[in-house]
Amino acid sequence: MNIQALPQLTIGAVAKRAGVAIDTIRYYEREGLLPEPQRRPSGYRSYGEGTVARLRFIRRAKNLGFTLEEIRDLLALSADGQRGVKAVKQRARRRLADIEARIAELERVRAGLAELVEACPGHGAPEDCPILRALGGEERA
Amino acid sequence: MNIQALPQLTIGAVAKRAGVAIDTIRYYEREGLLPEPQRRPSGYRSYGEGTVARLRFIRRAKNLGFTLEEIRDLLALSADGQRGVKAVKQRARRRLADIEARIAELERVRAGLAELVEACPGHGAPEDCPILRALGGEERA
DNA sequence: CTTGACTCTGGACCTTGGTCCGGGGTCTAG
DNA sequence: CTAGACCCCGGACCAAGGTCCAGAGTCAAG
Repeated sequence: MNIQALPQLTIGAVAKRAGVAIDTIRYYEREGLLPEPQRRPSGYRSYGEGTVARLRFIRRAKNLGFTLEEIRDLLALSADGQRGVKAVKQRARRRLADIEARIAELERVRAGLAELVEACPGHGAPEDCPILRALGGEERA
Repeated sequence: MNIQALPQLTIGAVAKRAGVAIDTIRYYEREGLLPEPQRRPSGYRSYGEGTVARLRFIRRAKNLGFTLEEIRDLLALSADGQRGVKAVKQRARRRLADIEARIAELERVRAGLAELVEACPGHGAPEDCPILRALGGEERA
């Protein structure tokens, strides 16, 4: 019930805090990853701290290989709340499954690579290094 | 020492087996992710089974969020063998570290999301669902 | 030897995820 | 009230990763 006490940020301040470019913020807004912000009478966008957190989340998710569309889906979980808490839970579960599959896949790659590193003598002839024969290209089948 | 017994595949056959488009194969060749293949007298590209495996590897790596450049690095491990087995091992180790960091990050996301799913009642008012308040956008500071 | 499917090269075109103007208002410190 | 910094919008531009021709040659079956 606080009337309007919280500190509002300009787009530039948000950009600096979140470590992204101003243009990127406007782009995310167009693409629906950020809600349309409030405006000051001048037309300037006005943000709360939450936006900074959201942008950081987007940045992390992007680094993990999620597309903006997937990220939009993740974020949409919160917007969906209006109708159907159970639907939200449902979608969150599916997202969870996606992430777990991704982890499993990476684990496989990790295990394979680790094994190779382990088995490689680190010196000597290339033929003795299993790394070189794995991931193999042509000339062997 | 087999003269030339192994079955050679056309680009179309490789594409079908690997689940990618023909154009993509040629594109990867240009970009150095695939070695230049042998040619038949007609000029047709001629591949061995190894190429199919390599393409599948690329596809998986791509799904995991690696860029083509990173994948080229991964694949280059095997090409580097000529000079410096130790360098190869070194690079493989660094790649391994990358992958482990990525897994760790995904684990964090997974844990967070799992906790939320767990804590969500699955029914009732949106305010009771922690999923909706996490990842929060505006209007809460 | 013809037909239909396949391949060749080179270049144009597309989507994603931004980035960079330019011309014009706004805001704040001096 | 003026300078310098910041913001607005719209649209051009960019890199990555492909995708899609067109025009021409090749191959396998009938």
